[in-house]
Amino acid sequence: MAKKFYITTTLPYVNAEPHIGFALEMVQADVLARYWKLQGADIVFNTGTDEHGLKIYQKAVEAGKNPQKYCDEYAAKFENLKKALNLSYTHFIRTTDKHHLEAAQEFWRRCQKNGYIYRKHYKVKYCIGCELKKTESELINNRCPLHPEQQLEIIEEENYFFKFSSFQKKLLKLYDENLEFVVPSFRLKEIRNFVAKGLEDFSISRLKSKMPWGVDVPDDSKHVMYVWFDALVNYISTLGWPNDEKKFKEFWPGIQVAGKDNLRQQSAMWQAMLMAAELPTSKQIMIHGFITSDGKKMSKSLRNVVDPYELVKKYGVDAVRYYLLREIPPFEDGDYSDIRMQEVYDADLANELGNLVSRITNLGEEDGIDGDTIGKTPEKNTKERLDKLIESYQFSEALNYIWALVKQLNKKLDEYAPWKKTKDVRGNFLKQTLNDIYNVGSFLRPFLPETAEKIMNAASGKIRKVAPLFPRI
RNA sequence: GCCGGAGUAGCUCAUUGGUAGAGCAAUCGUUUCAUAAGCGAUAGGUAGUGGGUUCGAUUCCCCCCUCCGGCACCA
Repeated sequence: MAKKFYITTTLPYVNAEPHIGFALEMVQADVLARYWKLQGADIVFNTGTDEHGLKIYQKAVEAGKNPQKYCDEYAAKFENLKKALNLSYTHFIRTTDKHHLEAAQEFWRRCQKNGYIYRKHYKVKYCIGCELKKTESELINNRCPLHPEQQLEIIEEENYFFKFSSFQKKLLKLYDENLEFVVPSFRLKEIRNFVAKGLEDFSISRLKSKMPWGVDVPDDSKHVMYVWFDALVNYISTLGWPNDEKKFKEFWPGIQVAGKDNLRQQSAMWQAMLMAAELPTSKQIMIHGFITSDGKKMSKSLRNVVDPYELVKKYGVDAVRYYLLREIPPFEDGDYSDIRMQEVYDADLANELGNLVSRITNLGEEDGIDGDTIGKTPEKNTKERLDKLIESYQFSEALNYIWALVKQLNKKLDEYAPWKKTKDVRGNFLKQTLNDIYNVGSFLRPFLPETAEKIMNAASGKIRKVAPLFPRI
């Protein structure tokens, strides 16, 4: 039976357009999914949209739309990324999907049955000016920063709570027994410190009378689930849990890719929830950083938000994937700038790689070489090295390594100078080089699928000079 | 305040004790198979500041400065 491999991104909240940061997460996950698929594994690659909660409800109301309709529109925008970024995901779940709603409710019931959900009256701070509850982190000097002249009102509300505090020891054990549970290691340290400081139970429901846009709490028509609780369940509901026991067992646990802002939810809260429901914890959480724009945080007011669709339109899908994978470090913040994009496009893609393929296929065509007579076997050590880098999420390093091969080939061409030699002498050299190019293509498959395909085709069959892989922009 | 991380060539980063390296950008040279691409060479850093350990520190220790992240119900 083929190996099973499950990977999922987080689900973006649909209160804004897709931005380049989410594109990064998708592309990183896509490399892994494509890689494992090429290794012969059965893949589930999940993504989707998180659609409940107050903010979405408010936005929909503001726009005068039915929340579901509002979500439908946004979900479509995220689904379009599949084509734009050439993503290979197999599942796109929306937290408003019927089977997800049912799964979230079943998940709740199990936690409840096991004694990890309880009702509690608690006090919340309420700003009359905003007509909203305020969290501690939103307050300045215990006042609402928008209405500092007003006293905050304390109101009592009854909510359901999740016994997060019960899982401190188990979580610490999970981290300590699997030092790669969260990568990179400094993120594991971060979450470990957080958990070690002590955990407070968190509320997992909202009064429907105040915020109706959520999953109904089982057997209590007055409450809906708080959006986190329902959203996290998507990682298993997408696999058909709880109905499709077989598929769930085959694919779960899986790898989760998430941004650094999601560390706590993914690596602590969700894991505790799984424990509460007596389900296996995740296999591994990979945490990536953020992308800045020209060195600054992206924001609407600075008007420096990078739109992945526009980038793809201008540079092409593989150029954008290349930038995200090579120029943005996999685990830390990285920067996007048009200047750098142009540099990378010209130097790495057009000049070094694209031009290399042009020169060699041109020579191959001159000599009428049959690409199917070349070896096409990758060098074993190179392949193993690359596999290792990909499996440890070091995408930038992996591309570095592939580009070292590209540079080597350009150099070899110059040194041998086949254009100065006659056809009968240079045949073997050209075949060897075509073989090397073919392998560069095959190495690139998880990263730049379209380009990889073009290169492999170019080095197969009767060799023809190819059109520029990355034309001048 | 507490906990973590970082400060090395214009830019992005390597170098965990032995006279500082790479890629990109810059300058010069050279080739012509190729997308005016390729290849070669040059220049460019007293490694945040100040101490200490050591024969010797970017690398270990201490102080300080600057920046970033985390310190729960924002998804």
